[in-house]
Amino acid sequence: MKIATYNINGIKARLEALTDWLTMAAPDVACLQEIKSLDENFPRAHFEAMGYRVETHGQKGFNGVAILSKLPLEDVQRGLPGDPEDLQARWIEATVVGAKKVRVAGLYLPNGNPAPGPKYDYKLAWMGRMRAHVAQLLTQEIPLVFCGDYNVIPQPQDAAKPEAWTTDALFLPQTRAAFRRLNTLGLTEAFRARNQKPDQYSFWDFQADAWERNNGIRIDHHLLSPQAADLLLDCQIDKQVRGGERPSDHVPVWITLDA
DNA sequence: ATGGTAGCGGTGCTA
Repeated sequence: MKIATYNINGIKARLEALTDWLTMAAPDVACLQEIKSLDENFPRAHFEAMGYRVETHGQKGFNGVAILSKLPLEDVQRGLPGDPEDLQARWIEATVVGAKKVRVAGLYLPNGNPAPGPKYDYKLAWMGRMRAHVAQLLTQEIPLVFCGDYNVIPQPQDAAKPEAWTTDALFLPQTRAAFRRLNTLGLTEAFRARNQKPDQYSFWDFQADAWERNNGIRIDHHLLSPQAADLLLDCQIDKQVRGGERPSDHVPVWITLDA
């Protein structure tokens, strides 16, 4: 089972690039972030014609997540539990029925800039809520995959220029500590478990020739429960997508599971 | 230190 995460930064603007990548990479499951559309405006029929089931959790203008799946989906849940007043569309979760069942969550963790400030407070609170929800799901002892745009640079080697990010919400000590607290629940970060190569990034800013200078950061991750980690075969970044026509600022990252 | 780009939606916000 191939499970990808891809922050597409607008479904309307990325329809062609996403279609080309789906055709090339043929993931069983693609978790999308920043669809920036209402559910009713998502081009569902286009992806259904490609053989994908489509589940969206959108909102007007910003954020928004979706799951595309060639395999049947069960028990779709929208929204991160823990705060009924939080209406931002950043979480979708479903059980993928392959040779084995895998519970997959697609997430768009808040950016948090500028820090300090209310947006950073929201980011840290959101990470706390995610930790509580993950802890709850872990009691089931089943394969779980939490993938998406975490807006977290876990370690200095995950940035081309770590010194440029020291006061940024993606790299502040509190952010990285909250990410570690998530991992120490017993999760495995798939890329680091399978790949120790340097200069591996998943995001290059649109500004200041970041792509041309390879000034990137690695912020799109798959975290796996122990039962999913036992099935992990591979994890790769489709870097070439960033050099294509009208690209997103993120590229797809995928895992394969023996499931 | 500053300002640089992209997307949505039709202005300024978000990143």
